[in-house]
Amino acid sequence: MPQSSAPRKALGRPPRISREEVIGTARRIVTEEGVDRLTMRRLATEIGSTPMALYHHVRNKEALLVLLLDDYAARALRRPELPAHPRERVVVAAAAIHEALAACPWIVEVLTADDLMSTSALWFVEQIVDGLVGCGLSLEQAVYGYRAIWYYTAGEIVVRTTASRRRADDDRATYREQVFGNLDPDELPRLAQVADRWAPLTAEDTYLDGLRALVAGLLTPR
Amino acid sequence: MPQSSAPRKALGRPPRISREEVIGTARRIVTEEGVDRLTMRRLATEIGSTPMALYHHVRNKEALLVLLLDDYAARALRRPELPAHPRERVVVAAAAIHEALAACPWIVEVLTADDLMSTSALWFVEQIVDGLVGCGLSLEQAVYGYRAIWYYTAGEIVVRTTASRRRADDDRATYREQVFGNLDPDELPRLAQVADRWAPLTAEDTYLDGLRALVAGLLTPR
DNA sequence: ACCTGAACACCGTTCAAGT
DNA sequence: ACCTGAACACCGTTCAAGT
Repeated sequence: MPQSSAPRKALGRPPRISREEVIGTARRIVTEEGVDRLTMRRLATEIGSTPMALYHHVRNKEALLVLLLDDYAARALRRPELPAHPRERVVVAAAAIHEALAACPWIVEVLTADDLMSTSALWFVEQIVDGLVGCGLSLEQAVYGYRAIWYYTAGEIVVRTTASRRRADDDRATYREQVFGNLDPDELPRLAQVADRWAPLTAEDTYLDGLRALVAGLLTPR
Repeated sequence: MPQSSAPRKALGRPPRISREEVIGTARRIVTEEGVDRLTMRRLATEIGSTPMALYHHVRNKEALLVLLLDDYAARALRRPELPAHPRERVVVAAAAIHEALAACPWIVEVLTADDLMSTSALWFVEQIVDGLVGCGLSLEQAVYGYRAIWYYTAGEIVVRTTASRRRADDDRATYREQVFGNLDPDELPRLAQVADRWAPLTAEDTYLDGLRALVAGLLTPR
């Protein structure tokens, strides 16, 4: 593995490109043009090199995407001030993760390629787990609770991102309208009842309400 | 659009392949070998035709994947017996959707390419919304509640599927172990405390517990 | 040690032509 | 109306060789 950053004796040819340059250029492409415009070939020409030179600095494309996620987490995850009440601490920590991810639509592909986050995110996980323990959960229950919060958060990001991508595609939007316009009120009465309000209702950002409900539910003994 | 299935006058050349054959063959490839082995070219040769013939029956590859999701939903979503209590009805309907999706790992790519589900799933959505209304929520709150349940469910599927894919990749597994082995107990005391139990704890299936917590939270006025 | 060139084995999709 | 062949404009990755 040549991808260590530890200083070593200057043997052989001096490097022309660095891993940092690879990641930095990849970050620019991805933020400016979207993740599916990032290809190894495109990245290489952008750097002024050849595709194969990249493989000396990152293992392959998937590894590059994970590095990009770590890089983003290190930059975007700014630790918020934490409230004193442990339940609020859980909410604030989760909302901070959510906010950072929501600002970054390309993250979805990487979330599904790897799963959750880099070492920079561990501090947030710690706050959530500790907050849940502070509310009276056992350590084990707190880990399960953190998982549920992460599922909810990741799901919200994935669903909302793809929904907003779909909005660009008129075909499917009108198809959905058609389905909701022709609902049989005998078979699906509630949906027929909200049919005309469905689009605006589901477009609303209710992440925080759902998060509070989930946290409250996790803390209520059943 | 030639992709209607309504009977019409026999004009021109009789079709050699049908949309059903395209979808059926695609389904076989996807279930036997995974979604990324499904390519238009592969599908064409499997059918004994050419790539371009497919474009007469489906608009493009993304549309094919959405058709595949609808096809799967129509087959796999069997309506469960619903309990009398509305809260339990919500849980049972959500769990049924979850179970069908969980049995189908390739679904993740399509969930993120389109979002939620086909007309076959509307019955389940109806049960969830109606159950929440039956518990005392307003129709509006019930729609928000359904969204939260869908985020949680979709997130669980996405995270768990990618986690089990990653398990095949030793590199990242050992990387994670290393991170959790070297946690600083002063900075991240809770995580250090569960470090050695992290892998088994997060591997456990706690979907239903989280779902019950979420539903309970949605029904508790705040 | 680091980089290059050429090649391998693919993709999705369009266009113009055939039956 | 339905299908084909050839082409366009790409991919990620490997291998052998160069400096």
